[in-house]
Amino acid sequence: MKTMSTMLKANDLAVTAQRAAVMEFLHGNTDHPSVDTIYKRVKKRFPYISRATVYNTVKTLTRAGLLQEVLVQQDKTRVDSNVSRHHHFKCLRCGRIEDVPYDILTAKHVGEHAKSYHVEEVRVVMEGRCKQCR
Amino acid sequence: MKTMSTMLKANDLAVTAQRAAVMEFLHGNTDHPSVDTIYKRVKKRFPYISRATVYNTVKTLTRAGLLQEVLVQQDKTRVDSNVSRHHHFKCLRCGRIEDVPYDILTAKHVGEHAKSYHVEEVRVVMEGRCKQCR
DNA sequence: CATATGAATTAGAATAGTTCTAAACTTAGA
DNA sequence: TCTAAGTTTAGAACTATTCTAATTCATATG
Ligand SMILES: [Mn+2]
Ligand SMILES: [Mn+2]
Ligand SMILES: [Zn+2]
Ligand SMILES: [Zn+2]
Repeated sequence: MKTMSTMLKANDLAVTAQRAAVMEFLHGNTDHPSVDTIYKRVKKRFPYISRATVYNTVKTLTRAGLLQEVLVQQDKTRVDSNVSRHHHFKCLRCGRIEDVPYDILTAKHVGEHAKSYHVEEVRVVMEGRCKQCR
Repeated sequence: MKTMSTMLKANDLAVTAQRAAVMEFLHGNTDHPSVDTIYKRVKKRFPYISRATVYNTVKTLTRAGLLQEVLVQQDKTRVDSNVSRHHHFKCLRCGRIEDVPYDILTAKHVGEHAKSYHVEEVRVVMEGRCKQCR
């Protein structure tokens, strides 16, 4: 609970139990969970939490740079607690989304290939089979 | 109307006026329109078309490889009548989505960098400012 | 050309994900 | 401790999409 409140304070956000619980669940989680997954999970320890609070919290923390949203094909939003720049690998068989290091392909790198574009960000989604699904 | 019915027949799909109208609107269109945009546009010349038909048509034509869907951050689906492999550039200012040639970054190319992944497809979304927005 | 059969279309209902609302409650600061 | 601003809540509202079941249409066959 210490780190969470420190991070919230550092971003001028009120420290609330709900925010801390959401952050705690997400901390170190590499699953890219949906809002509903977060909601159901946090609800176990926090029975009165509202879905709206989870949505609000995700939005607030995202604006503060403490979370990001994964670029995925139209379905529900997937939340990413890894806010370092990185890419994603989506398994075409099991649907799992894995992190891929950014240096595999940086915006600079891409910008060199794509000289006619003014590239500030590059988001790469690789698709294939994950190790378990080969 | 000739080309459209030929393409439908080649894919064992019944030739209907609605399908042809959707295909005609999309043909040569580089805007990546939403289903609702297609619906409203086609409705002008075809007042009784149903939204469900547009959804059905987009799904059917996508399965047949005559259309694809653009990878975008959670909002409505964007339809792409350019089914060659290519990437996209999204303007962070005006939101426009432009096509980017595939050879700038192929799956093979990316696979060489990312040796530990079994990459079959790669989808790249570059972000920055388009020419009009610089 | 007439007919039959399966496929496609339609309007509207249903569903899913997300945002909004307004009242009640909490936090943080004076 | 008091206050003002910010947060939480349940549920309504909204938006995109899918489903339903009745109707219409396209195509194959005679
Ligand atoms: Mn990630
Ligand atoms: Mn495109
Ligand atoms: Zn897998
Ligand atoms: Zn622009």
